[in-house]
Amino acid sequence: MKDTAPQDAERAWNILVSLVMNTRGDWRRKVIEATGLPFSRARALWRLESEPRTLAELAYELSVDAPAATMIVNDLEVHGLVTRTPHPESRRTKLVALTTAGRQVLASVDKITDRPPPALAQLPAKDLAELRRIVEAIAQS
Amino acid sequence: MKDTAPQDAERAWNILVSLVMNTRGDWRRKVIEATGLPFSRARALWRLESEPRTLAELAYELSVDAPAATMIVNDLEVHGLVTRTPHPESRRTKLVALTTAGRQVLASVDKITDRPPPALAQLPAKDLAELRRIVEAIAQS
DNA sequence: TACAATTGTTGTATGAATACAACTGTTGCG
DNA sequence: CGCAACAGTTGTATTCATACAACAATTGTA
Repeated sequence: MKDTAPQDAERAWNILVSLVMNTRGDWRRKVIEATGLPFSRARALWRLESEPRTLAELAYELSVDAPAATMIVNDLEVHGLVTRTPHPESRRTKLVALTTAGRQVLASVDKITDRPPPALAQLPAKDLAELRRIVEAIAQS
Repeated sequence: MKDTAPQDAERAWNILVSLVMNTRGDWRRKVIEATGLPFSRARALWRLESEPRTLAELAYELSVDAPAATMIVNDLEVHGLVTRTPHPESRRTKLVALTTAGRQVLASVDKITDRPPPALAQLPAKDLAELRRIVEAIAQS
């Protein structure tokens, strides 16, 4: 049996990206409103959800350069949403970690709801249930 | 049987939006590079794919105000990607339509590929095939 | 020790996205 | 007709996102 999984993954992903990027409309606005932060800051906060990171790691994951990462973390620190703690093994690196307030902000983002595009909402109920199951599996891993 | 389809649709959509918005990384950059346009212009071009629209319709769909829509269409027109044609029924409205060059630009966007996030790529092959089938159905409608 | 590579910071510059006020021309309606 | 509402345009202002140059501090190594 041929392994078509990689092609399926890429094709599905491409469609999803263009679908979301072209209809996202208000979601971004809602995130900005719910967090009181510029979107780039909210996005950075998100990356810290699973575990603390160094500034270099954060910059890489956000596809921004080092100075931008510094400014983003500065803002988040001023708002009390993250802390800079010394790295246990190297004095020139710092670990950025979420505070409790930061986690609360992230929780508020999770509650944002956005109207799905008609093309999605009009799928057969069976497909919708299946889609939900699959994307929830993605989100959990 | 209860109708859980709307909940499934909204839940799946919310997950997809945050997944894409948090990992989109280079996709936006690639679109800008492939089109030679700012992203907002590329997005507007996209909306015209199915059929021409008035400036007011375009503004509404892009969630921007009227002046912004005017500037966007100006740029696209200068690049020869769209035309402003008089509306058949009203002299104060104009229809914005894709040119052949505009369609070519859109075609180049379709060819952009983006690495799917690991959590998606690592789904069972069966789920990936199913996911692909469902999102392709969304894209076609 | 001396030097190069890294980690992060400061400062600056630029283009993009977004919003608002004010205006022209058009349309529909009393 | 006279007037309000609509479609689009022009001009301006502000914030956000992003990039680059230059620098200090730290680390590893020849």
